[in-house]
Amino acid sequence: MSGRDGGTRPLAARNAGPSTSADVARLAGVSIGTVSHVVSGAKYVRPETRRRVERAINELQFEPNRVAQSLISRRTKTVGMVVPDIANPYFAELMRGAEDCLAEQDYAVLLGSSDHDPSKEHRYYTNLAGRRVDGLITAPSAAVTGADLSALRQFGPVVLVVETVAGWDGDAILGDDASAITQVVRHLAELGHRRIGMIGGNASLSSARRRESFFRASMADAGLTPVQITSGAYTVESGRAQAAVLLSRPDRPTAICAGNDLLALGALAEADRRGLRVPSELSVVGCDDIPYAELSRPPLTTVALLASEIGRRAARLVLDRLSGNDDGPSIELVDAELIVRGSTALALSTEVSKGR
Amino acid sequence: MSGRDGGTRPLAARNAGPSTSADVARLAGVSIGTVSHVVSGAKYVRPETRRRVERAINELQFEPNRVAQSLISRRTKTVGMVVPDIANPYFAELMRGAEDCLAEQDYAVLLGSSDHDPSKEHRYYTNLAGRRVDGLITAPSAAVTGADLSALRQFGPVVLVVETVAGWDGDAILGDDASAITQVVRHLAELGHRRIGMIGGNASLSSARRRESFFRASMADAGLTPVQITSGAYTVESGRAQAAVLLSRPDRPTAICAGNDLLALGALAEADRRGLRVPSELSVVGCDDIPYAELSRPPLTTVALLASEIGRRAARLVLDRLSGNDDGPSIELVDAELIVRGSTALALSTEVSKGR
DNA sequence: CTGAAAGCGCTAACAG
DNA sequence: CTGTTAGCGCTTTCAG
Repeated sequence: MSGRDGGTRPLAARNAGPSTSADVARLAGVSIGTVSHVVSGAKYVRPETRRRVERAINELQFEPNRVAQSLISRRTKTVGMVVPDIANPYFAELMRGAEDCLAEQDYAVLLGSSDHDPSKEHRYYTNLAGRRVDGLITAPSAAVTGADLSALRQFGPVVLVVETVAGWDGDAILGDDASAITQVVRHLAELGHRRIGMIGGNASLSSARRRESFFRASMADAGLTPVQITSGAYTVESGRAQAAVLLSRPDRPTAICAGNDLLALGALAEADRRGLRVPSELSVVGCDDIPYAELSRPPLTTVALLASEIGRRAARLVLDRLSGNDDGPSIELVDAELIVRGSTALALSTEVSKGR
Repeated sequence: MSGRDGGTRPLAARNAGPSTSADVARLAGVSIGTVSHVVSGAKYVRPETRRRVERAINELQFEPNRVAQSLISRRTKTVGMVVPDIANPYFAELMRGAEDCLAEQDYAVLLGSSDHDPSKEHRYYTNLAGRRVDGLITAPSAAVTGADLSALRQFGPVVLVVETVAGWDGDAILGDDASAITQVVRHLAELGHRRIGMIGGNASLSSARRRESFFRASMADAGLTPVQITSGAYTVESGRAQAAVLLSRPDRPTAICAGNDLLALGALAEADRRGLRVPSELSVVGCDDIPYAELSRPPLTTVALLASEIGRRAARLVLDRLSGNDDGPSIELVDAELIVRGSTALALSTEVSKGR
């Protein structure tokens, strides 16, 4: 590979990969230190010398080796991100938000998908530590402890996103699950729904646990008793399966509150399969507002917990820590906003529904 | 930031970030060379010495600095990936496929979203070159030339995915657009459609141009004349807009062939807005088979051009080049497979349609 | 203004 | 078996 140089490189350096500042110095007839000066844009370099060096740089296609620079500066200008699955639209959006913010400051992002596999997750963490990323943004799975994560802090700031773990006393940017679920339940209650069920994510995830407990709480506040609460994975398929159990009950719920949009999309599909009309016969509401939520038929009513915003804020926080601001741990909640679309509607009165 | 060490580190090194092999050597009472030996698992180290070193390593939470290792080995075990948008489900899947394959070999991936912005794209390329990624996988936008990309090859293998550019004579893994579009047109023709239109992506993208020209060709083969061919961006919104122009024609098409699934999803939405029933009054078919294609109502008929497979193959190819295999440029096409779902159906006979 | 020299943290020969 | 000694490519004082 490489070494396609057309003879411009000094003989001794032929076929030795990208050119170095020594190559440039030699070609320009200056010292290596001077090359460094012009590259870093120092002021005190005689214009003519600078010109010579610049010409050599172009000729050799010289691109300063950032790994060497990093070794000296002890900063890689890189942040690691590990999430359950980068192909999950929620996390893809989150990474995008972070990337945009990071790229502006010349930071690059190293990604990793953990698949909720503890050993994989751990491997990524230590790998990233070895690579000396300047910071880490992660949506940890339950199998990781606060202590594990804290150990990583010696390498740089770490901020959790979306999920927390027991014992973590550092930074985190989370969705405001309490507000989200409360709004959902209120919306459903206002539409007259009384028989409401919930389908959720795996209880090993903090967000799933939070959403479930806030569901219980706001149902109680509304004087309602959940028909049934099930849980599984945060996937369409699981949503389908969980919806199937709720919809098979004799006292079938008139509304389903899903732990996230993927689950809700699955519920929509299951309702369709059973010939149940949404929203006239069944209301379903999701959580997160992924881009595909508005594309479903009917468009999904959901509550936005903007992933890109979480990513952006996490990135900003890391950058902030990196520039020395260390005003204690910060837990930020990203606002939840109910988005009423077409998958929710007035409930048929309880009597009527019962009679059918 | 860092330095939360509890006094275990040698005095001189306090608050100096992660520990080094020198720290370990000092604590274990051996030389730095020996530390290196035990870390790299060399055989000839006296068991007792090894034990002492290992203890020190644990005590200091020592994690070998890979940037230093990279400086020596001239390999970063990192590959860069730049795609238009990592939040686009197609590219998210593609990256996931590549990541899985790369992670297995201890390679990490550095991502970048170009947004089809040439300057942003270029910035990523030179940035990645500076970081000395071992290889590059990219879906280039039109503004990049084969020469630009070739210049990068001095830094390591580069393989294009999904898109090509003029003048590129290296490796590429592309979807088999010819087969894909041909299958789509045949499918539509077999269903009796005669008035078929196409909505496509931006003509600056090679895939969009290819898909359009294969569309023209296979229509001709079927003895058909396209009603109209429009183009825009590969987005849902553009799909909506383009479908609007096709559906406003007096000789409204009975079927729309979309350049990708996002476009098709937009067409579905537009049809819905106009009260046009799919598939009875309009058939729509996409391309790519993103995960959400089967979630639309009706589920989208499309032709799979598996993104994860493209990513995986691209990764494998990079790895292959990296291990020295250099058997000329390889252009691989990933198979296209028609997936008939619910958005296509028999066309009403031309006469009938005309009469309505 | 420009050159020389000392490392950053680690590996890779070589000596002992 | 283990210690010593050069560097990898670049930045950074510190002299000329």
